[in-house]
Amino acid sequence: MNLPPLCEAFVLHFGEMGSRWGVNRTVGQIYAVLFIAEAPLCADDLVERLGISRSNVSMGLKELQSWNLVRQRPVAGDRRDFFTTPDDIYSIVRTLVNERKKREIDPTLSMLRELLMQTPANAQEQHAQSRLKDMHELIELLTAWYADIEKLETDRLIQLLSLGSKVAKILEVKDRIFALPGGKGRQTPSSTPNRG
Amino acid sequence: MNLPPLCEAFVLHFGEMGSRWGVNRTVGQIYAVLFIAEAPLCADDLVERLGISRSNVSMGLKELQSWNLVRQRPVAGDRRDFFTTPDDIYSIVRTLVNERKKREIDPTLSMLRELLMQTPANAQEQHAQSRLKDMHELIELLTAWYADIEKLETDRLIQLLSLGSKVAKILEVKDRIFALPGGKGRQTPSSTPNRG
DNA sequence: CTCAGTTTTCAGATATTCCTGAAAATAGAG
DNA sequence: CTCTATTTTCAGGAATATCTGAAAACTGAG
Repeated sequence: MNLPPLCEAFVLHFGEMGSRWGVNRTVGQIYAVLFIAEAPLCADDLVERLGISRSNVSMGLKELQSWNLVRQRPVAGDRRDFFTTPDDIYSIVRTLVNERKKREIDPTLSMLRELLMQTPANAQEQHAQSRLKDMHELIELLTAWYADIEKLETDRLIQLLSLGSKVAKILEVKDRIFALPGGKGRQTPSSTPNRG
Repeated sequence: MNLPPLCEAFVLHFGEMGSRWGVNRTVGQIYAVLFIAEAPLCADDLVERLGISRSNVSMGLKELQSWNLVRQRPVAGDRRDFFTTPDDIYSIVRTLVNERKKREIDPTLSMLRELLMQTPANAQEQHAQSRLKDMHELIELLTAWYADIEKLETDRLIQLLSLGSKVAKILEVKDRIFALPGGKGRQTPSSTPNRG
């Protein structure tokens, strides 16, 4: 591996992590090299830095592109293809989550829905269905939450994440305000006027 | 595989998913069978239902136990070991996230911190560090958020997740209330009295 | 202690995934 | 069109991961 020590350490670790997250080691390493690169790299740059075969790089890049994790950028006066990762790390995470959702969560949800539609043939299947129902509800809750959160501007997102569970305390404040004696009952937050 | 069709479909899908999340297929299947089982199962039950070797079951259970994902439950009048998954699916997810954090996120954070302490030897390393800094900050933000959220009671958690980005609107309400003209300036939510 | 039932270990067999070099395909310049 | 630079494909070899049966280790009853 032809990289400065600091870079090599990162690339090796990232490759290892990749392999625990369902991506093969080399693909993780390719991504890592692109992530920390100062400028767009071409396939041969990756061959040189990682010491792997040209065809391996080609396959790795193809996989990363299918995940929308790397972008192909033209470089003036050079026929070769150059690749980069987005500068904005938040957009990287959004992409990653969206892709995994599309490939793993969505098919799982439809599998669960399908099995929940079936009429259970016996007590065993009936009990299984009740477990699947719990799982289905939880995944729906999480994905609905994410779909909602994902729309926020990065700044608002950071603000929200920084608050963490303190939001729960704000909920209490809200409850006290909108649940005044003699009031019209509990209002949903979306019914409050919105300065957008 | 010796399971009713509905169960088998779930177990197969879950095993497949497991293999995309860094767990081997069989371990995923063992977990799936336990998850939908009506009662605690012993190793031989798993051998029969999955049609795999006794030793494979033993290794799979050992791995699941090391993740705290299955519990060993004694059954009266039976010397064999019986296994279950927790009934509460929320506690399952908490365990899963905590374990992955411990095994993957924490080591990554310390790797990043270590590399950020080093003095960059050249422009390339310097640029790499600035990228690693972004990554480190993002992971810290996310883990701090999770650490905070994780403490909530399940009910509150569900309430919070259900709100999704509507929370952002509550923030605006809060801002309007606490930023009244002539007020004492912005207060943090944690400084409000807490009923609880 | 001995013994039968049960679980764990682990070397080797099997299966899967990954990587490579060679050849084919593609694309732009002239 | 031809020629060259570049990328992609893919069969087969290399490396990993997974699975099994046999043997060892453990455990509680008697």
